Amino acid sequence: MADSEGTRRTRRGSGGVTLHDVAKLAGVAPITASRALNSPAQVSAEVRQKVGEAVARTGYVPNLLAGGLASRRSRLVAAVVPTISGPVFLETVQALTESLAERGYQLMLGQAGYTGSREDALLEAIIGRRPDGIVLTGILHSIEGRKRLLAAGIPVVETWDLTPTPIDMLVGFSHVEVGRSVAEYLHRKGRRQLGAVCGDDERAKRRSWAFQATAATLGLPEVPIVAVPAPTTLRLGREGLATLLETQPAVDAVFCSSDLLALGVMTEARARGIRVPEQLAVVGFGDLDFAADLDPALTTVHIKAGAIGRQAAQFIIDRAEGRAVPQRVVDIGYSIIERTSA
Amino acid sequence: MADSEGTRRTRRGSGGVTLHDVAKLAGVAPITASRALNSPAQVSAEVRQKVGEAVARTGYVPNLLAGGLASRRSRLVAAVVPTISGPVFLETVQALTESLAERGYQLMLGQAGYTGSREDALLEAIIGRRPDGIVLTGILHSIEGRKRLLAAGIPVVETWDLTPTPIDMLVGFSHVEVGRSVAEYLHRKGRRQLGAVCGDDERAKRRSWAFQATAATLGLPEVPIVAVPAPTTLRLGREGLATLLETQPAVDAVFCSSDLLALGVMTEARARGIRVPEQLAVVGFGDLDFAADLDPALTTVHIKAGAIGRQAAQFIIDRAEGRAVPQRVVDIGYSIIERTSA
DNA sequence: GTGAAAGCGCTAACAC
DNA sequence: GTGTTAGCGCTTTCAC
Repeated sequence: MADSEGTRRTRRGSGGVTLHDVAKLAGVAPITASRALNSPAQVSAEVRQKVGEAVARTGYVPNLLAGGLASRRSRLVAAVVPTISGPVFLETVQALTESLAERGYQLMLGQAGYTGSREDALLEAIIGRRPDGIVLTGILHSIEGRKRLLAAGIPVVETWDLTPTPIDMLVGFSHVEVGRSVAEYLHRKGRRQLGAVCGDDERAKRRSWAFQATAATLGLPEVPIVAVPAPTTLRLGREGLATLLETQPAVDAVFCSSDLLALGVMTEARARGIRVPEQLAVVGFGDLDFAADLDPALTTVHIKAGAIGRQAAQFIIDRAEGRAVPQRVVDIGYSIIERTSA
Repeated sequence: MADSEGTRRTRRGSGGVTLHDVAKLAGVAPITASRALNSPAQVSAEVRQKVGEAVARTGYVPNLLAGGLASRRSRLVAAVVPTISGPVFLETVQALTESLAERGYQLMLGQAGYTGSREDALLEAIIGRRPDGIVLTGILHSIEGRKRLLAAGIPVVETWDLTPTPIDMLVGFSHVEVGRSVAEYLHRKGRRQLGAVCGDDERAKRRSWAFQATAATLGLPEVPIVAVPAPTTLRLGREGLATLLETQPAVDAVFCSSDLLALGVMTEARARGIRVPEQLAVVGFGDLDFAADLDPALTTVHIKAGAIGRQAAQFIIDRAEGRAVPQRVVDIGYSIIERTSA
């Protein structure tokens, strides 16, 4: 035991207030003060009172690093997104952050990039913090990475997809079904020459392929798909339509892999004097907040992005607090929001 | 010292690989293994080699919680934004995350809300992690909060503004100058009846007031300002223009507090048959990536949002690594990007 | 260049 | 209900 004075070598503390100080002021043992703060039901009302006062007087803020080390519960949750500027995942990240904060957890944000280049370094940084869970939005590229997460014993929630082989927990929807539904929708509306503008993203591609395949099944002509790099932008939408029209001038409906692309397609169409929806139907994906208020209003695929984030938070908190997670896969579904653009 | 077998009561470790295991495998003391990993220059090549092999063989990932506790350097940086879905700060957060990750720091994200309601709880959660720095984007509302940060001794970078009384470090620009410049710009272009649509956000309001005041100085008629709630959306822009036209039907130029509002104003104008820019000039703020590709292309105020994030990261890393920060305030400036909408 | 000891601030495990 | 003790996994301090 280190005595507080006269010792030769002792590491100087932060100088900050510690639980020790609070306990001393309250006249109890440190562990009792700890209990008063973390599980108040376990201590007497008198102790609660005295500790509360001591905290207020000292301005004590618990050191969660120390607490996490001792309890092996960091109350940190990591989220990995391709890039935060893709507006699609924003709502999910927002809901996740809020849901976690409400329960005393904090979000750590990591950007993996669309290419998977930085992924290993990112995983290492994340695992090093011993988070109570990891939320993956967008794909984790390497098999190696998946193994490491599993090996580290960290609960993992994959989102925005429905893979047949989830690492652990999953909340998403079927991209194949989305593509199919949109093709069927446009077919029902009498469109015959379909096309797609699609970001270079694995899930977006799956939607487009299903869209293409379904069109074939319905007896429609071959569907050209214009690929554009991710992340998608309005400009890429404009360029995408231009390219599409070169390939297939008779196109009368375009499925875009994001609302931003769709806005670009509509912008380009207007610039060329092509009327939407009369001559060209446009369908987006994401139902971003501007979609409803465009002119014409954008028909698009709505995903409950916030619900994905909340469910992911729930999964991780349940696991962290030792509750059984009965159902490890949640299909959140999707819906086509019919507006004027298609 | 706890022996590994036969002890009565000993807390079970995580079961994970620790530095201790690596050191044993490499045949050195733990501290030597630590040095091999963290300051390789201090150990012999032979030790580096052996430790490296041991790490590879065991799949060791350092526990940064433990490291942070011992070294009082968490390598965590907290960022506080009003809400992540406001696209304005996104690029800053993205650049910040990247710059930090490159240097081995991780970002913790907190959402304060535009109202300041959750702010205290958020600060407590942040301080509890003992981050190496805090980046504030958007205002920190309470004086109380500022004091707590200072008291905790955590380096603070305020961004997106140039306050006369920074808490600590600052990287931003003058909102007053932006408002003035835009008014002067529109005046030069021959616009005479100016108006503004402005989100309910302190900085946005300062821009609008300066815009209004400058117009008065230039001898222009009273400038109506339509206030809309934050965060701003396309819809609010449409509604904003509608309201503005009721107030002042002769308006020939609108300054919007965000590009999204500007897009809404342009959309509403088109829906009403008002030609942009002939009858109505529209100026946005933010220069989001879609601005250049709208039709007409949006004239807007460009802010080097990424540079703000990078500078903030630099500030904090310098401070964390004990380097002097010669200049604690950086004015990143702004520029009006002239396109067709005004 | 390497190591032994101590301890960062907290909580789990075990008494009483 | 409260206290004692022993660590969580790492790095600092000091010594060689």
